[in-house]
Amino acid sequence: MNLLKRIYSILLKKYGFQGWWPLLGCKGTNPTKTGSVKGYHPKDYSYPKNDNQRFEVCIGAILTQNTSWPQVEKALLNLKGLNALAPQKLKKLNQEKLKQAIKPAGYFNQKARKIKEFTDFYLSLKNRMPTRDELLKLWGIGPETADSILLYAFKMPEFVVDAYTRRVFSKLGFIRKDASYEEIKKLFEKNLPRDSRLYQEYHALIVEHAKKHYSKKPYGKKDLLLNIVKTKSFK
DNA sequence: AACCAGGACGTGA
DNA sequence: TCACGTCATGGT
Repeated sequence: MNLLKRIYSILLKKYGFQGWWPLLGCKGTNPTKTGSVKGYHPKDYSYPKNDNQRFEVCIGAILTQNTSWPQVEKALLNLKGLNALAPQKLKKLNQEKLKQAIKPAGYFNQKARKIKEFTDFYLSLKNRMPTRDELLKLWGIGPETADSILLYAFKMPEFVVDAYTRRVFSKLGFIRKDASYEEIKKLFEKNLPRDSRLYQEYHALIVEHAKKHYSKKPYGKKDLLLNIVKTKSFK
């Protein structure tokens, strides 16, 4: 078994199925995870179940840019309270109210514009799947947000790379600290079966693991995984 | 009381 | 390309 898959197995055994992406209306929980534990649905890959949930994932992906999930949850709840957490409804919401609603998630001026432009794009799709290039052309949608949307909203096998991924796997010796997004993405996709469920879990597990050991410096201080991977018997 | 959070864009080398 | 400043609220 290849190394990236073995690391996945170790993380899975340690933290269990994560059940990403969290959804407001989902009753599930994940008690082992850090931060908010609501809205997760471990081992249930049927989410998002409908168009509104799919849209909610997209908006959450934009809101969580450089922001912790509990803050995003507040913003999403505000939108829900305004009955605006649906593409047609959000389109009708005026920009100032949108800004107020998403304030807890920070960068509200930028994010309001991003959400606005994304919503117009989303509506233009009319049940069609977006392509990665289309998403990347939108203002405010970079590689990570695009891949999050494709993987978690549309269940397409696009591996999501975030700051934690780079931090953990450069520490583990798989990549350089300054490796590009696409470079890291390809490393995972080349060494793993093209399976959206696997990609979903793996990314979530990396985040969970990194929150515990790679949030404050020095990174990887008490990371047991680091010890395992660095031993000679590994690989 | 700094530092960080599930980034992306605009700018100048 | 690429490094760096900017965007903003709220946890710890």
